[in-house]
Amino acid sequence: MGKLERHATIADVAALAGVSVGTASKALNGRGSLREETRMRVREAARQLSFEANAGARSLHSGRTYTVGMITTDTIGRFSIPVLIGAEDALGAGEMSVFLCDGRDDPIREQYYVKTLLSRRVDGIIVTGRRTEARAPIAADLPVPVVYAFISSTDPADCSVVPDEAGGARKAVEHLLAVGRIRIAHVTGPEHHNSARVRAAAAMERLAEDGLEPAAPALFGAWSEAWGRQAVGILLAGRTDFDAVFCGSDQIARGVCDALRAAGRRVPQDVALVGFDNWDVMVEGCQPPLTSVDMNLEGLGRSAAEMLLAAINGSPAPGRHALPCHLVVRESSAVPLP
Amino acid sequence: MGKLERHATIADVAALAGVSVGTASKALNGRGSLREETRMRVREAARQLSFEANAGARSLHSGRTYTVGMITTDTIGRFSIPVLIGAEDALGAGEMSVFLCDGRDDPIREQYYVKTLLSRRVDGIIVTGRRTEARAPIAADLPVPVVYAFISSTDPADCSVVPDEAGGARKAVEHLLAVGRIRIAHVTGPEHHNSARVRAAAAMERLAEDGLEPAAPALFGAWSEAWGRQAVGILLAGRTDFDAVFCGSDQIARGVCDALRAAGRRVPQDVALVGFDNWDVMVEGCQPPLTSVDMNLEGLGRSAAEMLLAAINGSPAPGRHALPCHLVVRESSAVPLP
DNA sequence: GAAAATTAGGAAAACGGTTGCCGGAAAAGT
DNA sequence: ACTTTTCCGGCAACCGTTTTCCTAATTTTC
Repeated sequence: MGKLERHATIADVAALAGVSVGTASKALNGRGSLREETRMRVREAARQLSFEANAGARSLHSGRTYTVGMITTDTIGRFSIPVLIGAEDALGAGEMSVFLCDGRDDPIREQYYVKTLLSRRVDGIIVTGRRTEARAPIAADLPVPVVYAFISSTDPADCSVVPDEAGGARKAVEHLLAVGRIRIAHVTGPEHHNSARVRAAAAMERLAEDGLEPAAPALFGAWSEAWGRQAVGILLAGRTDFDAVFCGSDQIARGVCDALRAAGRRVPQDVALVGFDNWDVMVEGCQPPLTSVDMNLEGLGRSAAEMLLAAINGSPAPGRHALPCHLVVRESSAVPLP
Repeated sequence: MGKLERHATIADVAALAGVSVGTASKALNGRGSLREETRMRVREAARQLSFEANAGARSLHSGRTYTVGMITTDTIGRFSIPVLIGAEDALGAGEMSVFLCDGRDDPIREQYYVKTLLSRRVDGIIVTGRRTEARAPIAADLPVPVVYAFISSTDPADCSVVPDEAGGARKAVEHLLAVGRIRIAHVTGPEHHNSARVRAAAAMERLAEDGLEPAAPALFGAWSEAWGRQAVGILLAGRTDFDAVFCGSDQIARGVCDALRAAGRRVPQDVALVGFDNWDVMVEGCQPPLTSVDMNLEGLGRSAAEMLLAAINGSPAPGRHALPCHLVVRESSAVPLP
């Protein structure tokens, strides 16, 4: 595979086509008034030299780079990926490119990236992370718009796009109630984790609205299968009477499912199960396939990107925007045949 | 949160410091000969205006953008992420930024991205994907170096960095032999998938070197837990005598594990199990935790980035570079206590 | 105290493109 | 035949930085 020595410049194209630089530019951009023949000649020359206008030089004039920066505050994780994909999707359609920066939980690194992005004159910045907590703004008084996706900013004037986790938890509980379960337990992640608290609170609230109590106090633990298995041990040991478990994550749900089966309880006949995240490998690997709440992370990324584009074009949408979650029903909560 | 109207230019800085733009540039870059007092004055002005030099304008001069493009051919997936992280890591240390482009298996989209990257004058391009197959080069005669990571190019003159999957498979088999297993079965993904074939062939070859036959012909199926479970059904139905299963992926291994337990076979006492990928959620969620082959994808990304940097600096390393895999031993293959 | 050697900082030319303005030639009108 | 209009396409300024001269002011040297 050969390697071209250098990039062709518009001057090369102009020379080959026998016109001035200005004329070549007009020909390629459809500006000015040129004979069709001239336009073609220039275009042909450009093709021949595989000329691509230097975006940097071009943006010098236009002030726009058609580039946005994306900073993941925690590391690129399972949650930031779909957000990233959604954003990439929405931006790609608008011919914008994405600069990816992994902050790795390090504020210094993060500030460094903000500087880098600014020096590259990105048109805007999307901030995301691996948890839904509110965080301090990445910087004050930036000359470009910023949108927070999945995570949110503590400054209410900033634009944040987040999943409506409470709504998702309510939907999960409603579904369990709809299939006739009334002794519902809740097993979730660490209590210091915002998502765990929000989901648990919403679930309890929804139960209360129907005058119900949970089958047991919410069990806070870790976001892991192992914890799900342990939690079942706790429930069984406490001789809790329960006919459904709503779990704070699919991993926990899966652990719960395995432990229940090992203990001789059938899912969904004896115990209906609902997870959270709708993570494909977990919901499909589970036996039976797991009903789960989907946060629509790609949609989140897409919305965030769209809001960023709007802000870039002068129509910012400040505030916290919660996008609905939806429930994906599978066998783990299907009503057993009578 | 206020919003600065526009970016400060070096002219603004120069004016505020009462010097010419040339002088300001020198002061900020430590060039030329200036009085220390002047330097400080300029630096202070820059700080005050939070000036960040326009990278586009700067690269106009230097010819370097300190930016590389990363094209994922298949979609950003479970395998491209670690590669991406590794690359980001190696490049970030060299103060380079990464342009991320998701080709989504669409050649048109891919070509469009190549053009975009070239117009942005990236210093180099990393191509990656979600499978290890060799693919046609993204383009001929590019003016910048290209490195393929995880996937490889069909052109042997291109630089590709790939995991030594065959070596990994051999290590898996060697380990099983070392813990005294001799009736080893292999369950893996679809036969049309390069990784499945390579791993299977290497495993068989390693067995043959010890004069052994596999417990059953390699079972090709899907990369899923469901297939793993089915495969156990096949093995048991065929009354195959086996004391170990080497699986082509962790998901398959997990399905195998669950099905074995359901059938009353103990892991590892009756059947030792080894997976492939060393995917945290799978190996840890498995009961017992799964021994697995790690392809060191982050290391792969890092190496690819390093080779790209070397190529950018004039020392290309053409050819296919296979990086070793290593085995992570856990309980699923531990020797049972006597 | 004059010549030479430094030193500090300014002016201007790149870098690669875009665009407003203007002039020359051809076409149209009188 | 001469003016007016229209159509093409060139010229040059500008975008923000860097860098190469170059000059003026200072310091050193004899």
